[in-house]
Amino acid sequence: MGTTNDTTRTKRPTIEDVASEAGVSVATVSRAMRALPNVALATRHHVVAVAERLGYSADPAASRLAAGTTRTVTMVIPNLRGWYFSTVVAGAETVCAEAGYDVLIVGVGSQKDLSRILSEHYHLERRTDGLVVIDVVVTPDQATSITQRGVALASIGNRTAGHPSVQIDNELVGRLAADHLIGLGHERFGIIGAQNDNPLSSDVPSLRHCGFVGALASHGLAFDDDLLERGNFGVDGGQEAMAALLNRHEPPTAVFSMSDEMAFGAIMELTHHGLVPGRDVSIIGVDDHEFARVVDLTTIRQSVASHGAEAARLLIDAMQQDEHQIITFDAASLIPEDAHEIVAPVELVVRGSTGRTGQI
Amino acid sequence: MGTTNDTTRTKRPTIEDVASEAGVSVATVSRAMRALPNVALATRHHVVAVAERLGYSADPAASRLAAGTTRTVTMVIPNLRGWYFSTVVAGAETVCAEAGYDVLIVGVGSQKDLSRILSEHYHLERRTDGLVVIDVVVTPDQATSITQRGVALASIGNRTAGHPSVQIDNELVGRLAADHLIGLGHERFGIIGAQNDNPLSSDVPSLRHCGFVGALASHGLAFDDDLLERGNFGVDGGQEAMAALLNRHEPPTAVFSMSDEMAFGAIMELTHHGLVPGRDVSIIGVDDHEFARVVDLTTIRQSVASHGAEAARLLIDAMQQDEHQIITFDAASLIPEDAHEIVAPVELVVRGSTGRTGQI
DNA sequence: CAGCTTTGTGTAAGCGCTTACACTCGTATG
DNA sequence: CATACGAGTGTAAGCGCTTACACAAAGCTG
Repeated sequence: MGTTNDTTRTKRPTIEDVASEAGVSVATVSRAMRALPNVALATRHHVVAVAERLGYSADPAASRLAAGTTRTVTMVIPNLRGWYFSTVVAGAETVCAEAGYDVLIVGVGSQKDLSRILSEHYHLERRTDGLVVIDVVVTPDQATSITQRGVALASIGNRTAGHPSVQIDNELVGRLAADHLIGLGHERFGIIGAQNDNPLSSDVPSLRHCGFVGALASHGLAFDDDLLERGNFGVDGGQEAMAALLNRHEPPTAVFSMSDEMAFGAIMELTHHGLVPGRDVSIIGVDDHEFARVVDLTTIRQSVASHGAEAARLLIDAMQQDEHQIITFDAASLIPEDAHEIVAPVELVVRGSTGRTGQI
Repeated sequence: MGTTNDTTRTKRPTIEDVASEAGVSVATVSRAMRALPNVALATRHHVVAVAERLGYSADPAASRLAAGTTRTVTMVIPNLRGWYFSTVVAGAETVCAEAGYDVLIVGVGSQKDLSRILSEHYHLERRTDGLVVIDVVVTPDQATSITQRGVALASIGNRTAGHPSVQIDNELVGRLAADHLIGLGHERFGIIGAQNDNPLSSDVPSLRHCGFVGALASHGLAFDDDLLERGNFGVDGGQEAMAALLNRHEPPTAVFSMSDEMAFGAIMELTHHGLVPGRDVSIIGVDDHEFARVVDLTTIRQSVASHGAEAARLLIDAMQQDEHQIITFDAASLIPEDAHEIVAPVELVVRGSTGRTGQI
């Protein structure tokens, strides 16, 4: 393999070529190229220059084999096509690339996929240094197994005990939504939530639900459980849910949709019924999707891309800490045992889809 | 590295462990695990069973180093956050994963990034077997350099001579849009196009432009160059462009937006002016973005996810052909020199954003 | 100035695979 | 029945790095 090809391929230079060309040993080249200490500055410059001239760069496979480290992070993604996921990945990719890590993506279609990926040897061992899981619940067992394989872990959208994570306060999300709608005078509320039967996803929906209902309660308002509709997290789900809500003999005047994408569907459905969002029915979403502006949707903003970036940052820190931990072993006591768990801010963004009640 | 960690890590089994446990040589294990010929069926079953029991799987770094092949494809993506790109990647990822390839992603922010990635050793050599570039123009020089490094190449959205590609007929897109609008009786047209000064992107916009104008011409209609507005491919760009068009003293009655996302912006702008899409001004987009339905946008559909899948398929085929080419060398004559270039279908999807002229 | 660090460099032993080549058997061949 | 052959297996030489260890030279100490 790698010997014959239509176009002639010149043999790529190895570390030995650089060493002999530079008049030093391979060890020195190796150290110089990685900017390790214990190389005279002059030597380093010289070696790097020679490497540059020869067009040398270390073979990653060889480095990985020898060093036992892959400089690769893997992103585990339920659904790359969704806005949320691709935005998170984009945020993380930038950080990883800057830090010199390769970014591998693996899609998980089902719960089965997920446990396969997290438990099977194939995807983890010797293939990646760290895992970023997005909106996926990692069981303690799985987390342990991951750690035992020497792989770091960071989660987005959920907490995994003992590992860094970035998430938002989902109860707060619910409260903010409720407070806003209450402030506008509404009294009869609907909720468009996500199907909770998907064990891939966490209890995010129920937290938001709790926050929402709790805020109502603290204003002396009750939530009619009959006005909770569940669907998939996308446009379709929202549309169907809203259709169902409108079918009630006493429909809500304000609706909390747990994602902007569902809210878009809901708005579509309202429009089909000749209803105007923000006048006839108020609707509020979550995310501040890039199209929320387009349809003038009031929403609870979360800064998804930076979630990705922060998680990547935490993961990389953890991995590099691992490295040091081995060298300066007794410094381990200095390293806090509790992982960094970031709770990212959320923010109400008021647009036209919510308004005072009884405007008609 | 990789020796000490808070949680005890059991030494992972190597091929030698499997070999001695199974009572065969490492060579046999290696062959058996990869289902190579020249291994007795019974032996293979036995070895695989032992490997399974021991929890063995080959260290990718070692395999890569020894075999010189990475089983990795790299996706080069201008902007992961865009719907188009993430959808393409999702389509490709599925196919790659099924074929047992790892999927690496690298984002390119600028033209400079791109040429760095395509020319520097770092990203290519020994790191990946194949490259899928999305909506990026690869110069012949770059293509040659990629090939010489032994890396396969497939492009989406553009042709790269001598390499497999998946694209659509962009002139046809323009024609379909024009024909539809002409059929509705329009005579004064606007175009919302993409900034062409971005050399990352191809001449897709100009092709669509040509197709559109050409179709007008063949109906005896002229395009007023003053009604061409350019912006970025996103919502903002579309909004600004539409604003500009509405400012003309004789605005168009029908607008061809080169992407749905721009069309969304355009619709937003129309709405702000109290104009109703499809009644006051007709607008047609390109893509059939998942939200086109939501805003009832007429569009030219392309099946983005399958573009990704097909490109991945072609790339993998090419890489596997390369492998064989080395073994059965004289069969090379059988292999067609011309690469597979797929022109994927497009389709007009009529919704409410386009309508007969003069409905007011 | 003897002895001890420190600093910079080299030597060589792996890392865990793949694969060319050698070898040992049955079995088909003349 | 000697011979050739193919199928199945083993031996061992790499693949191109990293890094423990050894060592030489130079800079301190008292």
